[in-house]
Amino acid sequence: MDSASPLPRSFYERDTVRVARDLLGKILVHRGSSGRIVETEAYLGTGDEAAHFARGITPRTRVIFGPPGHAYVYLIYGMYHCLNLVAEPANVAGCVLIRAIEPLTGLDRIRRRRPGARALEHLANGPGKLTRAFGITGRHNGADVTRGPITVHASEPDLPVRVGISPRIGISKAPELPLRFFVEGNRFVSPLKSAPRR
DNA sequence: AGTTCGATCGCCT
DNA sequence: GGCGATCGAACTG
Repeated sequence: MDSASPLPRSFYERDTVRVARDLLGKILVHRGSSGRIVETEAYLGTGDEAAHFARGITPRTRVIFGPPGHAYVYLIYGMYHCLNLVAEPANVAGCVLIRAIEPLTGLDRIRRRRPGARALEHLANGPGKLTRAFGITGRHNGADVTRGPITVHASEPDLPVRVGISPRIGISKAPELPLRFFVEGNRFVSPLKSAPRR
């Protein structure tokens, strides 16, 4: 699978959890910047009360029921956008929230979109931060990430990653399920709510 | 038509 | 650790 072309739709047309795990280490590209996905969360079509689409199809969740490999972008707290990638075949719900990215190229542009943020680790280590860092907004809802302008690519070489698993972050309306996946030991992963004690 | 509240972040103490 | 920002989707009546 060559890194020049985006991941094919078949990559996304699979079980949501597998897509979430396999997205770790992949490269997201948009507007002259790129970065490595280091943290994701899976939102499932069945038995997942925390998912936006738990109550079925609405104007907002329409894209999640559509074909895989598209972006689901929503506004949260009136000020941040969150980027998800739609998984599963058409008419089956399931999506993956991109929670953190390790910036790789186009750092000057990323820094310009993130005024105030200093350390490299803080530019895209959260779902709201990374959309801002990469210039992703509600206009991109429904965009086909196998075509662009947002694309996702295999890394070259495609290094194996140690996958960490934890409950999802910030879930209040359902028991937290172990559906958060991250690159073990990577310093660009989002900060935990309560800092780990030693 | 009015209300509630969230898959967040950064600034304040 | 606490809280305010800021808005639209979804739910209530």
